[in-house]
Amino acid sequence: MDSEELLAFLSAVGHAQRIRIITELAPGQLYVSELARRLGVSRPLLYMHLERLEKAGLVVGRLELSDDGKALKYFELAPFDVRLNVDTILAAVRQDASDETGQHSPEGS
Amino acid sequence: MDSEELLAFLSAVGHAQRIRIITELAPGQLYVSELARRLGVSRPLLYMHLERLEKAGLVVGRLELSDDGKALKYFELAPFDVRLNVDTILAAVRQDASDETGQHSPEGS
DNA sequence: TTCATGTGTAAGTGGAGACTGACAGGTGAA
DNA sequence: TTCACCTGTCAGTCTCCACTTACACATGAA
Repeated sequence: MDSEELLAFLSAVGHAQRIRIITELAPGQLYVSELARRLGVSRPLLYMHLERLEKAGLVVGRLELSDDGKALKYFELAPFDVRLNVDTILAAVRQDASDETGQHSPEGS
Repeated sequence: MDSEELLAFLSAVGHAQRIRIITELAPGQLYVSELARRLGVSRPLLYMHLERLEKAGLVVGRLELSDDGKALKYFELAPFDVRLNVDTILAAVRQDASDETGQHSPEGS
C-alpha cells in the first residue's frame, strides 16, 4: 500500500457520515435506497459517499435483481484491517519510491 | 476511543501535507521554522496542520530555549498505534453511547 | 395510464478548511 | 540601530467537497 492508497483509505473513513454507513452495513448488505432511508440521507449524497468508500476498497457494490424484477444496487463491507502507526505510515511513503522505479512489490491484499 | 476521537485521528492523518509532516518528524524533533523550510510550506499553514495533529494526539509541541537564548518551538511525534477494521470502528461508535450515560471507561492511553 | 418503487447522473449552492500575505513582538550579533 | 533569526496570530482568498434539487429512465401493481 503506497501513500496514495493510504490517503484514500484514511480520508474515506475519516468522515462522520461514512462511519455511519460502515456501521449500518456491518450487519449485512443493503441496497442504496434502503440505506438512504435508514440514514436519513438523500440518495445522490449517499452515492457520492459509497463511491468514495468503494474506490478506497471499503465497500463493494453489486447490481442484483429482486424477485419482482426490480434492479437493486446492493452494497456490503469489504474486509479490511489496517494498522496505523509511524512505521506503517513510513512504509507507505517508502512504497511510493518503489512505485516510481517500476518495482511493483508482489505483496498480496 | 470514541468515534469523535477516531474521526479526529483519521481526518488528521488523512491529508497529504500532514503525512509529509509525520514523515519529516519521524527521525526526531524539529522546530517550526526549520520544518517549514524543509517542507517548502508557509509557517502559518504549518501551524494550522501542527495544531490539528496535536489536537488528535499525533504530535507534541514544546517551547525550548536554544543556547543563544532564542525561543524555539519544537515538535515531535507522539507514539500512536491504531488498528482499523470493522470491529474497531464499531467499538468506537459503541463507545459514544457509554460516553452519553456518563460511564467513562477507565482505559489508559 | 398512473402510481410507487428502484437506479443513475447533471447542475447548482454553501461552507469548511487549506492556503497566502502581512503584521507585532522577542532575541543575539554585527 | 540594523540585521537575521525566531514565535504567534489576524484577515483575507480560494478551492474542494459535502449537500440539494431536479431530471431521465426502468419495473410491477392498481
